[in-house]
Amino acid sequence: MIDWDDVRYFLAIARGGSVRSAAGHLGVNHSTVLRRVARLEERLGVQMFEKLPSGYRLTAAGEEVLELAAQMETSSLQLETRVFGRDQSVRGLLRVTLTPILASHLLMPDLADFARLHPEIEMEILSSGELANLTNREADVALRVVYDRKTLPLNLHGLKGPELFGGVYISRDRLAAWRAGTPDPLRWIVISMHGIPDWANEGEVRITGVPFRVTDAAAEIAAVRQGLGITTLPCFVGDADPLLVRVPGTDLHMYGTLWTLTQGETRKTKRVRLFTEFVSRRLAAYAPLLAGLSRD
Amino acid sequence: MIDWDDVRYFLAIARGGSVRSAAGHLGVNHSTVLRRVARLEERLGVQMFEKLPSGYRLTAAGEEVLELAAQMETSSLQLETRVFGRDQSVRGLLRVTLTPILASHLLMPDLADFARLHPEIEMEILSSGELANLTNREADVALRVVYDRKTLPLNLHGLKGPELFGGVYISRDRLAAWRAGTPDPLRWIVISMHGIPDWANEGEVRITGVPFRVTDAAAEIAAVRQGLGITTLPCFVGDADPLLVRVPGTDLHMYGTLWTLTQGETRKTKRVRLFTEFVSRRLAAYAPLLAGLSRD
DNA sequence: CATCGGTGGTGCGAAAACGATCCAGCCGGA
DNA sequence: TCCGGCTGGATCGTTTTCGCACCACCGATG
Repeated sequence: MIDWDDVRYFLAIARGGSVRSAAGHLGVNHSTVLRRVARLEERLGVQMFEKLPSGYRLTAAGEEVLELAAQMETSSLQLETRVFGRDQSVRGLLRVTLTPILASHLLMPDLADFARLHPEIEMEILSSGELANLTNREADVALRVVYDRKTLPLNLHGLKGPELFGGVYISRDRLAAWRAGTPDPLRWIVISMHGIPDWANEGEVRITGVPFRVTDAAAEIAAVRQGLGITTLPCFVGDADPLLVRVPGTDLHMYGTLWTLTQGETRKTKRVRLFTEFVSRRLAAYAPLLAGLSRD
Repeated sequence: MIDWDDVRYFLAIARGGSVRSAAGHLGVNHSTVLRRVARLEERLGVQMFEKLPSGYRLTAAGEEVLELAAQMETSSLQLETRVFGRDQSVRGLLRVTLTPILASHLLMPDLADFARLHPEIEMEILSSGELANLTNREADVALRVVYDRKTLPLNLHGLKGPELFGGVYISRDRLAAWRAGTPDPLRWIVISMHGIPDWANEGEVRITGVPFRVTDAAAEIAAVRQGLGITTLPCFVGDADPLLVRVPGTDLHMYGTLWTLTQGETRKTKRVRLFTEFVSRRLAAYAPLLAGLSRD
């Protein structure tokens, strides 16, 4: 009989493409992965990977195995999810995923309040760039900005929150300098993968330089605060920053709607219900700020 | 993340009803099973068994887990089966299951011939009472006597063999003694769970004693050879035994049909094809013997 | 052409899992 | 009532597994 856990290692390699990346995802040493997949191949009597210098690539046999290994994973995840859904104790782990900008500029105080309110709940905030997969139970609750309601996965339960607006911002000092006629080039600051939104216009100011590209929102904010130029930001970020002002003559535009997403079985959990109720109350209170009405 | 192999241990306990029986099926020490299921319960945070003095009984949570654990097993078995089906080398393991009586009274010489013909095939003969489950890959080929074709599992591939007849037998000495008028009681020898078939009659002799019950076919044959009474036997058993004769005045009756059963993916294997072709040739040659025509 | 980041592979000492064994409790039959 | 067979549980020495530190190799890059 094969060791079922070896199949888990096999899956990690098949997805990661290399033994070392699989080891990273699994949180073990790469030699362990090496040994276990070798053992699995020996027991099955089939070579499932081509061992190339560039990594492990699935063979035809490996492809067939992959399909059923994924089935095993599905069952295993459902098993965990179902057990977790039975857990009605308040104490335990609660994993929340949200975009880095929501965490750092808006909700961290609220997350802290919640943690203080429920000291027995162990919280884990996943605010990395990649969106965690709720179905795979990488997180229990997701706070996401959704542009089109149709893009929401059907298997998730969504609780609609306030709408989120954005505007065009510039550093207060730089706006004054512009009005004074400083010749320094004024640039669009854009996140490489996003570009300039259709709805953005330059308003009172005029672009005089080439775009300034950054890779993440934190750098974007730092750049606009330095007076490098103008950029689009969610209102709750721009309005809250005393160094920034909206560029006169520009409009607000809807970014999307904030949704609190949970997954079937885990939604029944007391921890999850406590959190979603708490966070939706807080979000409702933030509605004017999120809509960009706080400075009207 | 849970250890997937622990789920396999969980399944074994859930089915065996106790840690020790699970350890027996898994081929490990019972303390290992104890530790691994404890670890699984700890990681899931749920008690899946009631620890009774009489054994482990599933809790409600355990019942829910069982369902998905069985799904994992199905995927795992399919995985093994699919990989095994790709294996076209002659050398390797071949597991055959048949009833003890077929093995010991008819086919063992043929199995030995096949093993001599293919020394590179490692053979395993499962002739225990319980019928091995082909779908679970406990065996690769099953030789079974089927009374009603409709009882064949649909997912198995069947190769129809000769028909099998049975008759009523008595020890040669005892028949002579009966004719001489010995007053010793003459009994029906029956296997407890079977009883006396509808079609059996006593023919020339007359029952004078209470039934003699045995639990298996080997004991039944030993009893009738000792002259305890009469019994129904497959013709290939009774006719081949020089100590036994058919009771005059009794008829033959069809027991059922011999089928060679294989399972989807494993059927493609060279080993399995070699064996099924070999054994069906041998069975065809046995057809008169099996039909009880060898003494006509 | 040296370097750096990536790959798989290999020995060795530490850590974890395992098997053997013993124990206590329960239960049914002699 | 005692005994044997069953149950789970705890302990202890041994075996297996794991993580670490290396190595060789490859390709891109400065």
